[in-house]
Amino acid sequence: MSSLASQLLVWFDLHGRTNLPWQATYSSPLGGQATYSTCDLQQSSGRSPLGGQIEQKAKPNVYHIWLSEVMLQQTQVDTVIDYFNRFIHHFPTLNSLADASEDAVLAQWAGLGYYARARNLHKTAKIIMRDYQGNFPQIFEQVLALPGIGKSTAGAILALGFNQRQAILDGNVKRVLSRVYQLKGHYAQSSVLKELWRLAEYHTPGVRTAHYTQAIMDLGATLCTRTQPRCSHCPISTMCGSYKNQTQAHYPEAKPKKLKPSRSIAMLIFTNDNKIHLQKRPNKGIWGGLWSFVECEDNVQSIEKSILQFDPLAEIAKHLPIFKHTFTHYHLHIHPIMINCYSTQAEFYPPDNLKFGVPKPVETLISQMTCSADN
DNA sequence: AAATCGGGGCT
DNA sequence: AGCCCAGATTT
Repeated sequence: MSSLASQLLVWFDLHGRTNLPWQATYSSPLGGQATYSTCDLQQSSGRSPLGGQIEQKAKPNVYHIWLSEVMLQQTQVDTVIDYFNRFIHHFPTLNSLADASEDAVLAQWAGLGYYARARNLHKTAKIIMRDYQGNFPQIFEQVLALPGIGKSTAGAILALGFNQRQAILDGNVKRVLSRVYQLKGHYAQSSVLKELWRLAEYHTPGVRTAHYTQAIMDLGATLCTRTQPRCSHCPISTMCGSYKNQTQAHYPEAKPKKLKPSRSIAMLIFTNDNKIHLQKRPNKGIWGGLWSFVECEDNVQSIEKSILQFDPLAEIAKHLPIFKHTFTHYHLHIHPIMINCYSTQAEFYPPDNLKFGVPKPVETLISQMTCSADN
């Protein structure tokens, strides 16, 4: 294996993270938990020279690995932990996830963002129950074909879950390799991406692949950070071009910046007797599939038209302060309007549902409006 | 190749 | 205020 890989594995045994909720925990073989067979995993650590009381790593729960990998897409570890624990509490098994309603899944996802991830997660659970009898597929092409799983996530699942020799290329690996090789150009460019994949696959070892995969991510998360990398503690600084030339800050190259446009909308909050009207948003677009207030353009004509269309007797009760919410690609100015509504044909949900029920998605907006109104 | 899709943490 | 994060999908 490459020198980089062997050095990372040595470092991982001393400083790698082993306590994340989706990682298998160390347990005694007497505890009855399943363990790797020798053909599944070449285990080189955690063994005692004396037989019997050896500690072995428990077999990873692939459902947990998969769920965590999806949650961790563009989302930091500290943010994911609480969502992960709540999610597996509600859906302890892949089977229970497949049997749940999409709204129930989205409710557990609310606040995490990128809601297509949750819808694809649910789709994939159903596919695995139907096509693979509930067993997560172990063929790369089959994993890659599942909704919401791209090349890197497929590699991570097979490497971490089954110790297969599959490479990953997440933000950590990109940053580490960009620095080690002082790669020119931003990795939005396909040529740079291609080279990064080549390097990632070259360094991924055929033994202890799970540990290596965790190791290079841990290195990126704890030492080779975006700003102020701790090179004095780095196990591969001797083979790092950026360390040699002290050019760490230049890699990876900064992404060319783009200006974010601004948009404005009104959110119509129809209330009646302490109940709030919500409607399900289309899967396409922002907050896809979540429950939300009625949205329309923020001008008098559109607002009046939307109100009358919903209930001819409705009247505006209060204009709440406009607040700004920024997405990855634009600023959104939201104008919340409280409206007294008398229609009985509307779909109302008691406020309790906002906390405990399906339409959780709105909670984010509510808290923001409350926050904004207090200012 | 570029746009779309979030929310939170860090500087 | 800007950038980034265990990216994938669509256009």
